[in-house]
Amino acid sequence: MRETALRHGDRRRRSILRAALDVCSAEGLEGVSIGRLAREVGLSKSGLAAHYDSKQALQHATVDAAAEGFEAVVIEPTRAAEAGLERLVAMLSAWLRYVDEIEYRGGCFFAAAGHETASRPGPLHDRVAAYTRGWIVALEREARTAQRLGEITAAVEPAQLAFELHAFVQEANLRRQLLGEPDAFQRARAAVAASFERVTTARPSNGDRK
Amino acid sequence: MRETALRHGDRRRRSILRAALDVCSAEGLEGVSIGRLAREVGLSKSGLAAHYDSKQALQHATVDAAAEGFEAVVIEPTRAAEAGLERLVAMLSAWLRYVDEIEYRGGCFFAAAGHETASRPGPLHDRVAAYTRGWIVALEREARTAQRLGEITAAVEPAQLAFELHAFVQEANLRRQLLGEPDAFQRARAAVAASFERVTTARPSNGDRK
DNA sequence: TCTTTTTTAGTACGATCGTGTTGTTTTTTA
DNA sequence: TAAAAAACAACACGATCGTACTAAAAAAGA
Repeated sequence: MRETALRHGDRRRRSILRAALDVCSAEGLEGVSIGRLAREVGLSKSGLAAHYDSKQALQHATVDAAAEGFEAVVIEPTRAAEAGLERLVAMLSAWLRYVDEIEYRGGCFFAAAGHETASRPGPLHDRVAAYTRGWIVALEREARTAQRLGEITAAVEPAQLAFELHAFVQEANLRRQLLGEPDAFQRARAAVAASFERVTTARPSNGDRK
Repeated sequence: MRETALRHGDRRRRSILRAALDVCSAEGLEGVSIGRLAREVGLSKSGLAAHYDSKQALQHATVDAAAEGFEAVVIEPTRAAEAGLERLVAMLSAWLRYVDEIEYRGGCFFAAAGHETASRPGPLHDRVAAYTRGWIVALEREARTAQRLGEITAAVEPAQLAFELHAFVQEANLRRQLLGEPDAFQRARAAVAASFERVTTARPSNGDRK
């Protein structure tokens, strides 16, 4: 296995996952059927199936691919921001922009996959839940750091703040996808901004930090 | 058609819809297959299918049944409350209790159905969206009334308040169902209470109203 | 009770599902 | 360029899907 120069199969698998992500976000993880995807990428059913051990393996790969995209576009860039409030703000900003503009046609992948696997126990559920929890924990951790740095009021509970922030983004996604509200993300941004407004300490300790 | 004394078929249809609601909230509207439901209620496939013109008709009936349940348990009782803030608080309270305790095994029906049909245009999507929007509009309307009565600060936008309140309940449902967090609804209740705390006018104008 | 209507089972159809097996074509390696 | 390996198509399989048709069983009305 070379680490460079992706060969034929690698490029093929990449295109399969790209199609799978798109279809999946719109029609759910169960909607990603072998024949459906084969038609999408221009392959025969058996030709596509040969790339994965089973359908579940394909679904797992799809979830992982979604997580990689999220990691690359949302998580990684925000590492540049200063730990604490600044990074937390950056995380919300990047996340909102990602779901708002960049994500797949079915909206937030993990929102769709999360609700679908919510009451369906199994390894797929566990994987989706783990990624979701991971992001929530990251939000909580950053809020806690901000609190330790004195950027956030001691009164607020980090987990509670993360709950509310996460809720706003999820709600925006639902409104946009289900109800077609064009200003859904504007509302979410307003709600997030108001939350930050409330929990940040009054003293502008960041003013001189540049 | 009698209005009283439900006959054989009526009772049967009722039991079908009860099973459909349960299965649907857990496995989605598409998971409600004819054969699946037939097995659930102890009928043959064709025997069950005879009760509905098509699968779509059954799905529509299922959505309507869910809406009727919501109407009966959440909406109707809160009509007793005084219009305005009191009723808005009652609506949130009843809603949270309903989704928390009473609803089907897959959690909030409309959350599941909403995400499933979100990016799948069609009459089913329209129906689910209409009910969801109806509930949101009801929240907004009540917030507006409360504002007109001076119970809520003039600064807040009713639609924005409804956005945030709706988000909290949805988030609680997701956390409970996907992540298995036992205190999810406790968090939602705290978030809702904090919202009310902020937007209500300082003067205790309701204190003497008893 | 007899007749009519409603409800249900049985069965068949074409379509699609996931998954194998077999053999051919294409790419990569030597 | 020849050999080895990977990628792919064609096909068959049992299962399940929604739907339609036919006939028997059950309920309702007279």
